[in-house]
Amino acid sequence: MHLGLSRCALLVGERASFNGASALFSYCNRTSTNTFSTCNAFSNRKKSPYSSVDSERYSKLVKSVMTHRVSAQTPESLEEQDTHIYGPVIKSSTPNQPLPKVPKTRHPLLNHEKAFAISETEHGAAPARIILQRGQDRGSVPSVTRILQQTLSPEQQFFLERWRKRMIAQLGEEGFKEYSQNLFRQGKLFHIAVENVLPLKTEEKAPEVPAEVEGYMESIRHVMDDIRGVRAIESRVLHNKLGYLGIVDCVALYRGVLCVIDWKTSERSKPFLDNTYDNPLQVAAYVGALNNDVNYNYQVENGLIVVAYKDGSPAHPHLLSSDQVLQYWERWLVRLEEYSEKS
DNA sequence: GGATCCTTCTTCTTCTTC
Repeated sequence: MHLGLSRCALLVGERASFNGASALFSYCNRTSTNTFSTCNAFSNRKKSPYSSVDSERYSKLVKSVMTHRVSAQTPESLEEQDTHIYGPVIKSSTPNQPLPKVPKTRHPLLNHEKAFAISETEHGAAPARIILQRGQDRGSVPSVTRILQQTLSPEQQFFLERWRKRMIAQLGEEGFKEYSQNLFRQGKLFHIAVENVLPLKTEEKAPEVPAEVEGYMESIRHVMDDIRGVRAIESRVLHNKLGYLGIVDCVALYRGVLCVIDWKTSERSKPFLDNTYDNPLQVAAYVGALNNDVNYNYQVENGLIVVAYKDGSPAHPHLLSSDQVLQYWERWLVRLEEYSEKS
């Protein structure tokens, strides 16, 4: 206790003197072009009131406070107390950096039997729209979203659950249900609106969009200006070796780069790729599936995630380089393996 | 007609003050 008080007093003293010095310094800088002459104030400043203190008389007190060991606390005794209060320290199995998981089997992302389609060759050709046949392979071929959903990390599950509980506390069970359904509805309407606009030539008049998604469409306008040569819209992709399927939102040239494009709506701003959670894995999964689907006679090595905002503020387009897609492909393969091990 | 599928979203710090 004594030690605590004296340390506190010392700290206050230090801070006070520091503030005094810095205040004086800034005063010097503000008031004079000749800093040195004004700062001579240091040398002829007023006598400190402490100079009148009988330092001899108090020196013993100061000495005793500074040297006497009041507390019996040692690192060992503190650790003992902590163990008693909080339980023993459990050392993490991955203390420094968590090792990135590596797929057991590395499947190629690209297909050497296919060519890259870089140019806008199929000009005028209608974009592919391979419809998902509901009946076929039911149950045996899992989808990309299903696999990602079922292999969320414990950390992801924790944060999602925490968010859900907080929202229910705010909105109530019914209110939360309504809120979620509304998010889904907006996402769906937005996708439909984009699909209607995409295949149009520039001179064609865009169809009416529901008022609810006008903001989102305004948000992606600057991105749409950079999109050409649409090859596929809402089209099924099936990886014929790995056995999973999905539906790509769009395949088109973005600034001349052929991409698998995923449109997203979001309430929160997502200016960085990291903000999009598993979305890059989803895109990489689609890229791999498309490259290994006989219905598409070309292959793709880039991805694009476009995050649109309801208030019409500019969408964030996240272009994935071929290296990035390859990295996320590896992570997707890990998730795919986790899924097959589970089921 | 009913059920099912794919997808649509949700997380990463949290709260007070001007």
